[in-house]
Amino acid sequence: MARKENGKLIACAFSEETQAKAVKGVMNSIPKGLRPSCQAAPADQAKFKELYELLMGLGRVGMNSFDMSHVSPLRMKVYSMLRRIPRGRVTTYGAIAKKIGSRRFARAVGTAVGRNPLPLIIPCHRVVTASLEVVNYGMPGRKPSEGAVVKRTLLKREGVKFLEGKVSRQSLWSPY
DNA sequence: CCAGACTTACACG
DNA sequence: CGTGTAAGTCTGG
Repeated sequence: MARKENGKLIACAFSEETQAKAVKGVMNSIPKGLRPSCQAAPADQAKFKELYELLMGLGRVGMNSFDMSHVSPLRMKVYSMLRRIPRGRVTTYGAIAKKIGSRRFARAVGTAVGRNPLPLIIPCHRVVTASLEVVNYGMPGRKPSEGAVVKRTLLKREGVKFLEGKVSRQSLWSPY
């Protein structure tokens, strides 16, 4: 976890390595001079507990203690959409794209999802391809297949049903 | 300005 | 079904 001087969290990740990358990405997106002094805060028990519960497929965390003022408009829309996906359901990159403008944004949505600064809190794992397959989960330093395993595990813990390696249609959720 | 990205759709064998 | 590829958008460098 990394937070600004105002105490709000701007990024978190599964490992030190991926966190460094996430923080760097966030910082770079903020104009020089406006960049907050931010520091790693691994010892925050309360936040740790929240994250742990999310990892176990439980709980839900409000956005109050997070700062996303640096996020671009389109990505903000994407992230808002992600937060509306109910636990135990998933949606597709294309569906989100369509909802926030055009199916053509699909790829941009993929990028946005992949650069999610707050994994778990913003449930980017609840997005799959149009063919309902769990292909990728950004875990730098790991093989894509390993990330995908984690993603599937998370989804199963949340109650998403799988059929032949694909998400079953009953677990699909459509943005409205 | 250009390359890359957690896509999609469609063609072909 | 697997492979290949063009299309097309946002972002970061």
